[in-house]
Amino acid sequence: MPMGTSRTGAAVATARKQVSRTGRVAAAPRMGTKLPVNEILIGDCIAALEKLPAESVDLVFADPPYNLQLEGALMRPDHSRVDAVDDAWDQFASFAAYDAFTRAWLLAVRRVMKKNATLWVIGSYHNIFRVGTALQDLNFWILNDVVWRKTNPMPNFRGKRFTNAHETLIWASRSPDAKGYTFHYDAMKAANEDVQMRSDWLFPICTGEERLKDTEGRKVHPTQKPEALLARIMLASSNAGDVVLDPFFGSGTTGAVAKMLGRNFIGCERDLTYADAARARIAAVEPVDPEALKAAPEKRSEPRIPFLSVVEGGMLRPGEVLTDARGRHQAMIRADGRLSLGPAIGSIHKIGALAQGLPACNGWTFWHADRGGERVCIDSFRAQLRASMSAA
Amino acid sequence: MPMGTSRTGAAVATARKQVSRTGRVAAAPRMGTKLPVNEILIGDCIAALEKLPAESVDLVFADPPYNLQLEGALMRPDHSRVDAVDDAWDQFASFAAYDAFTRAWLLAVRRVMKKNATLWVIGSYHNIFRVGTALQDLNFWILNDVVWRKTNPMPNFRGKRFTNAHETLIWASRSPDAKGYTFHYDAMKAANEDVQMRSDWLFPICTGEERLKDTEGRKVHPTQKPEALLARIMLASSNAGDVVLDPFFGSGTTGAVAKMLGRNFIGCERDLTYADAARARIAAVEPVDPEALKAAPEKRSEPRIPFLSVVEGGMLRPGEVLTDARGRHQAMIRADGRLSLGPAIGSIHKIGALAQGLPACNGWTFWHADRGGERVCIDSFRAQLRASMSAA
DNA sequence: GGTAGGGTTGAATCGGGGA
DNA sequence: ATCCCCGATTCAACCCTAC
Repeated sequence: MPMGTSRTGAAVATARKQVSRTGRVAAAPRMGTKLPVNEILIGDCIAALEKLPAESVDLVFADPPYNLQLEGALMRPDHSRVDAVDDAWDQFASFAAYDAFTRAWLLAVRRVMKKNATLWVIGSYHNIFRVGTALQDLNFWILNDVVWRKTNPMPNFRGKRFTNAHETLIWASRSPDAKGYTFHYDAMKAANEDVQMRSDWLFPICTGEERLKDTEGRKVHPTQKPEALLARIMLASSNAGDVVLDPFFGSGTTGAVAKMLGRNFIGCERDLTYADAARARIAAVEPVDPEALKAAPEKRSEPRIPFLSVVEGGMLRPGEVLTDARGRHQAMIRADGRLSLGPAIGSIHKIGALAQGLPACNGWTFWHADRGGERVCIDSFRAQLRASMSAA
Repeated sequence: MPMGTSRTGAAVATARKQVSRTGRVAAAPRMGTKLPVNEILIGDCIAALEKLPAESVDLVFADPPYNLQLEGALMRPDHSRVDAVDDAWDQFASFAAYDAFTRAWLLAVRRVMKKNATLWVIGSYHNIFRVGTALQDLNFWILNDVVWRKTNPMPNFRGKRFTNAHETLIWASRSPDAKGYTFHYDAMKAANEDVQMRSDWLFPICTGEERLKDTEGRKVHPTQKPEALLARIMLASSNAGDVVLDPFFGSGTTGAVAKMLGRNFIGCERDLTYADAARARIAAVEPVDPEALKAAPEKRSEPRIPFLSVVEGGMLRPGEVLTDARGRHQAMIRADGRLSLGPAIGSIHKIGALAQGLPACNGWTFWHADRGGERVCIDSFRAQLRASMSAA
């Protein structure tokens, strides 16, 4: 056992006979092996998992390398350099190599999952499709894909794509016939203002106090996940006292949240720097009273309504002319959701400012449409749309 | 040509020689073949696409089937039913059949895509991971995954999962080196309250007036997509006059929105009931005013104005001192349109970079001149000059 | 084909100075 | 003391054209 490991709740499980459902040859189950919990196993997760008894963990959270295919350096418009994930652990020679890696760790994980255990994997478009395909091929059963919407994503610096503002999680059970998995439907519903918890979750990225820094103020791990995300996952799909496995432990968010919520964890991590930081972090965690978490309300933000949505929704028609309240200024709605005023084209705000010769303008309150001879402020269309979209 | 097909804007394209970039043997290009637009091609999309000229469409939207059990293409060769979801072999056979089907239509689509065309595919967790993997394996290049968040999703009735409240779209270019694809960054940003459009979009599902019903009030198509979704896609990634292909045309949302937005469409559909409903639907569509669709000047392709022209035009005087926005750096304008900073002489960009100690700098936005006590960005002089030149 | 010009960033945290 | 504003910093990465 590595030095300095905190054992918040020692537990032991006995391995049951492993039944291979895939027809593949699996490592022989280690009957009677003890299950080390609340420890970080140093080394490659596949090797580490082989030493654990089969069918012994209740929940898995995996944040595998994303296999980002980066080429040159990315600069911000001010020519500062974006701190890239250029670590060796994220480099793979090919999609085939990444797929082989993915299948290997998924099989190693499946062996230690209890029959009714479930697995969460997080990824981006670089890797998540390959993970999802591997899961299906290996006879895992996908229960949901869940989208983590970031309140504060990194912008797109080149103006060539949409801002990459989300990551995808896949939630899967061990096999299609494993129907007895844990899902706290009522708790999720209660936490979501008494409507069913949806498959799109809104959280900020991990910054500020929560973000682990080294003595020189640099981030310890490039991709530290927010604790709120892990808390949602554990509250939804595990029980107090359960064993939660994280085969790519990194900075230890899974361990920290597990301790906080009264779960046991097992982490695998190859990098000693990460593992040391994670141990210190987890040691400082104060477990919370589970009662206090029950009604943790979903953070909700007033949805930003693009003017384009009002046009796409048919409330205003491209080609229609907008005026100000007294009909002194005019502009035409373009199909793309911008306005044109003479040769100028821009947002409702920019064109409103231009019309008045002001530096800024709230286009929502400035522009009006003709509805049966009455000038109707376009903000009323936004209000209608908000009301119809409040369900989300 | 199928009866009843509306031809809103007959167009003809000539096939260019197809260069296979994948090393696969492709069907021989059909030189001189005419491109039928604003029509629905009846039959299997793979067969229909083979009759089209190579490299002839600008945008593809595909909503492929993902019901593994019910689609003819996914039956076993002996037409026996694939059942027993817990049978691993059947699972695998079923996925393998779906993958073969996916690769086949993707290759057929790729052949007719222009070099800089892009492709959108929509799906759910049942199929989207397989589609994404196939796209990467076939050397498409994923630009974004986009999440359509539904304001009014179908609730989860069993209470065993999260409400499936989104679908996933993948946006991909034809190959990693196809960098010249269409993306209306400025339009998307202006239409989204002057911040970059994100990868998560919020739309209601298709209901009410928009939803096609048969004479008995039943919905014509089970998965009719909202027009707003297609409008966002076409406005972001195509131009007026472009050809938009939909290989799984269904109820014809792609065609209806294409006609509305001044694009041409090509649809493939096997089911005559769907095709008939789509034709009638599209015939009733009123295109928007072409004025509202006019191409806006893209910043990247505006004519280049030499800084010297601004000096020659008298808007800045040789000898005048420029500063940055906060007055921390200074440089003097030379009569030859270069700046001098101490002993250094160079372009506005080079001297701006030098002043800040950066590798590069946009001198147009960095340097300011004093006009009546106000610091005025020199880019505004360029804008004036551009305006006066375009007027001529 | 190499080089240079000219495009391209939103939300949040944190620290310091002034009201 | 407290608040507010401003500037610096940071976050799973993302270019094209003209000469």
